[in-house]
Amino acid sequence: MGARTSHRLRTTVTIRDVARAAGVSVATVSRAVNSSHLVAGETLARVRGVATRMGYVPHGAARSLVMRRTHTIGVLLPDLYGEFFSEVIRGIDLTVRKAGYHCLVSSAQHDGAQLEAALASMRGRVDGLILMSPEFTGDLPRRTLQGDFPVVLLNCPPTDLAFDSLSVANYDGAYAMVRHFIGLGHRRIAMIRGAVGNFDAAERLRGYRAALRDAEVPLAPELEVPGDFSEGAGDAAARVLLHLAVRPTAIFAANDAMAIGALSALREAGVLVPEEIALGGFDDIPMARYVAPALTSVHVDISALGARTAARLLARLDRTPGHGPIRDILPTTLVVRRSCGMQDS
Amino acid sequence: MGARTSHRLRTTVTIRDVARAAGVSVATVSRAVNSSHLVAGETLARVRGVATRMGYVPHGAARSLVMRRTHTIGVLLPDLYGEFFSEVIRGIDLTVRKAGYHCLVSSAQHDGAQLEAALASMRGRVDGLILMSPEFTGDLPRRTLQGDFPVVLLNCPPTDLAFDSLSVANYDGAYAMVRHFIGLGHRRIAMIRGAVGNFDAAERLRGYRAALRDAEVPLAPELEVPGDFSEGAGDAAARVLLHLAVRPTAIFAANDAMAIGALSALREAGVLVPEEIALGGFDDIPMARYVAPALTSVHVDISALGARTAARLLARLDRTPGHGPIRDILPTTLVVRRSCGMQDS
DNA sequence: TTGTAGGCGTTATCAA
DNA sequence: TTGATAACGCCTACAA
Repeated sequence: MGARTSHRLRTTVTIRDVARAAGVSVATVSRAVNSSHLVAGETLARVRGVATRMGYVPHGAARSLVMRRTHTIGVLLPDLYGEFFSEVIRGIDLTVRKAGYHCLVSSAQHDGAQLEAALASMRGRVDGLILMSPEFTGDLPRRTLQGDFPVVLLNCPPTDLAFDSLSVANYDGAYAMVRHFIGLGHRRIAMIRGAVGNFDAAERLRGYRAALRDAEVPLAPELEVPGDFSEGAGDAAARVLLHLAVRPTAIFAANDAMAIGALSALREAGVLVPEEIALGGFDDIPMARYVAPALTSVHVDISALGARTAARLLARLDRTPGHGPIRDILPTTLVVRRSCGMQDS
Repeated sequence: MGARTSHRLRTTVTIRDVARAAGVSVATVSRAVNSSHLVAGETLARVRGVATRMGYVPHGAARSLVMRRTHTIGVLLPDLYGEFFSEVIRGIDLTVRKAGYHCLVSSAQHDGAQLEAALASMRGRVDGLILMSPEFTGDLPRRTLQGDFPVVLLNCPPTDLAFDSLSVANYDGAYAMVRHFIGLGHRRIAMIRGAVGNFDAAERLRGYRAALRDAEVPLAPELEVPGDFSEGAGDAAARVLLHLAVRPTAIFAANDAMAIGALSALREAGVLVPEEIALGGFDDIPMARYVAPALTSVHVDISALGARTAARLLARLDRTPGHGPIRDILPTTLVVRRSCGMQDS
């Protein structure tokens, strides 16, 4: 008679406690809690009353185990966060939450071992996975990803084509920016590069070079200075460019943070933007419109990127195996402001 | 033999599959995978070999169920993200990851119903909870939080003193900033307020008023203009202040984003900062040092705040019930830059 | 050192 | 409409 459990300190109330208290079987409680239509009206009311009075909440792990559904998606991030990730997660969370899902996030260095460990730790805890890893180039450990486990790649180098993937139109965005500079008459256009080994950075550089080449502007190695996406790197890069024998007339930074760092260096050096040097960034972070002069940038709807990625994963979860991998590229738009020398109005 | 399972499509390999393949019992596999010292060296090697070859990974839900430990902590955020949350989560994730934990994040409107639903959905999925809710004023639903479920409040209004809590020294930081202005000779100091109903905002306002009162500077209602922590609000608030019959000589914005918005408005109006109006913000976001003039601000180590919160929760998870609730306030530091009129060098 | 078996809290398939 | 009961995949006494 309940003695089996009553002698121990139960800190949580289980379905059996409710069943006992309501004088029904656990099956009935389960039905009452989940699908109202399977139980008689009067019983339903009583059981539900008892359940809430006792503060009963179904145990997630137990439920996952038997239903083979966790209603959770895993989100694997690189080690370094930033405004970008914050926005992506927001888009993901908003989308999956509407479908009744949660996000299990985890960051890790994405070398093979750490990545595999992270994947392993998610087995039985998530129904699918979003992997965001702009620096990862190897192949995903297929063994750990058992069977046809749903995975969507976000902003990853396209090395593994077996999975759905989404990314930003880095190449197109960079191309449009440089093309815009060229249209304004610039020929000596510098680029502050993103982190080495980073997929976004590589694509933006490729777009920069292609635009120059297509306009028959020769590439100049000294105009491609290294950076790492931080304000400080932009600041340093701009100083390097200012010491060149022949200065550039325009600078394209691989992201807005570096553009703002560069802006600060130029201002300190007394160089007028955009009169002496035009400036453009990438990402169009909220701050871009509030610096002086307002920063021309390539707009990326980061939150939408997250939302679309999540939607793609949810689709994989619901549908039968379905189509082969889908590669999706989120378009960008050039936002022209004062820093590039155009009047915006 | 095994016909019971072999006829169905198994997409994942379980401990029984490994046991069968290795010719041992499931118990031995379990021991081999978890605690090496309980199994003979030769068996250990064989079983582990088979396990990795088959790509066996223990099922999280099953393990959680029997071990009564999920090794996951829940993080409940307000609906709106931002740089602040990104950093906090980073600090949390870094800390718990070292202890072998994951983060189950979820955002929600923190009215009673949604909050309760979010809490409920975490039952059996997390070992403890970090609740970040600067707008939440009600009491936590004690019923849903069964027993002595470990919860740490982060930046919440101190309405519920039954839980551990951490927050930023909003009052002290604001006080220091205003005190600094006063020390520079300012008497007419405006404040751009944070979002209504927000705990941080209220505390910063309180610090502002206290500093003025302590210096016997009379409060002027028209100098307290509303805001909501966004750049746009700062911009708008500054315009309001510029239209005052007697302009302030200093403006304290409740966060950096609004300060930068205000800066943009002042610049557009041709008002010199800091010569005509001094400016100060709060948070010391990375961007603060890169605007012109560089922004004086109250530095908050957000990532550390997250880390400390996580550490507190981990401590609760390991220790016996232990002490009563601990309230911890993370100190801030005033970072003086050009925007307030001091030479920084 | 290894195997057997019970149970973690649910849901789902049967009968009744 | 309701109640037994068998899984779900794993860990862990207890026995061998």
